[in-house]
Amino acid sequence: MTRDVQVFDRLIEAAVLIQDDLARSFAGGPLTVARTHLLWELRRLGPSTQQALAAALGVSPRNVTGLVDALEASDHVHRAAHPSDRRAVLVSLTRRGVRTITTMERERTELAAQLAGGVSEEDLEVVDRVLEMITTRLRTLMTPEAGS
Amino acid sequence: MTRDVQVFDRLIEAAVLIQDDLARSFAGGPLTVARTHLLWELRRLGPSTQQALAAALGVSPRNVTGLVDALEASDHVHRAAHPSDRRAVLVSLTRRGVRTITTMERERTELAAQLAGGVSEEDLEVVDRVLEMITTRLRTLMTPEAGS
DNA sequence: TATTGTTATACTCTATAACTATA
DNA sequence: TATAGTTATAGAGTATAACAATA
Repeated sequence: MTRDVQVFDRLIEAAVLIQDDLARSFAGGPLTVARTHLLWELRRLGPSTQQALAAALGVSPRNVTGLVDALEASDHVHRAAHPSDRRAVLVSLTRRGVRTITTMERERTELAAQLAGGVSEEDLEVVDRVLEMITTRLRTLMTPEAGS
Repeated sequence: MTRDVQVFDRLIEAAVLIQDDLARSFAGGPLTVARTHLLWELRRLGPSTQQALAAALGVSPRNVTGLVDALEASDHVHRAAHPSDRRAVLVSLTRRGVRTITTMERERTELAAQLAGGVSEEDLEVVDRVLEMITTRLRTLMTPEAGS
């Protein structure tokens, strides 16, 4: 196996493990990977319509309805009337939602530090640069109309 | 944001993109990520019982029943009587299943070459080494009983 | 006429529990 | 008594299509 394929496989393996680790940390509770992703985007965007969330998450509006239903039931977000468009709702984080994200962000920082501990700054810089190139190329490959 | 968190985020981003790319390449056909994973394990293990597949995939035996049902319907695998245990079945790849995996492996090799093209051997070696360390640490974190 | 969100329907992946046939 | 696989049931994530309210 050539080095590039080996790196590719390691990348996938690391990704799967991180996903599993994330999913496991939610297990049993009302939060799941998809719902947490919505919380994350919601904090990034600020109070948003479900259409905006659907676009940000890359899923269908119908799917967002279900995710918001669950997150509203667990008091992580709440729906409010849109001030100027009576068709739309504005989804916002509750205090509990904000607390949840803050905690997750701290855990992410701690995990990153644990995983990268002992790796030299030079090596991290190399990994960062290569991963950036890979993601850029992937995005180009996946949107052929924009890449040609 | 510190460098380690940045690398962590890039790792997740690359992983998500690769997953999306994989899922998209199956879109519309009978193959999905989970079914393809089963094919992959089946080739690695050789003809296997569903129990063995469940263990290899880390899912419930009931889940394997559904995956094998679908893969049998699309002629990627077939069930046969176990020679010595009449409770069990032996799942094997059909010719079509073998062809499918061979094609996917070639595509993986091509994608890896495309993504890593132009990256120096030294840099790839660094990335490989760091990713290996990260996956090892993740595994230790996720199995505390084995790690202490 | 277009957009927002919902109801209706369906498929996939996943799980646990109960059951049948066999070991 | 234990194991292999299935049926039964359930929940989560995802999708499209049809629909009501509003723009």
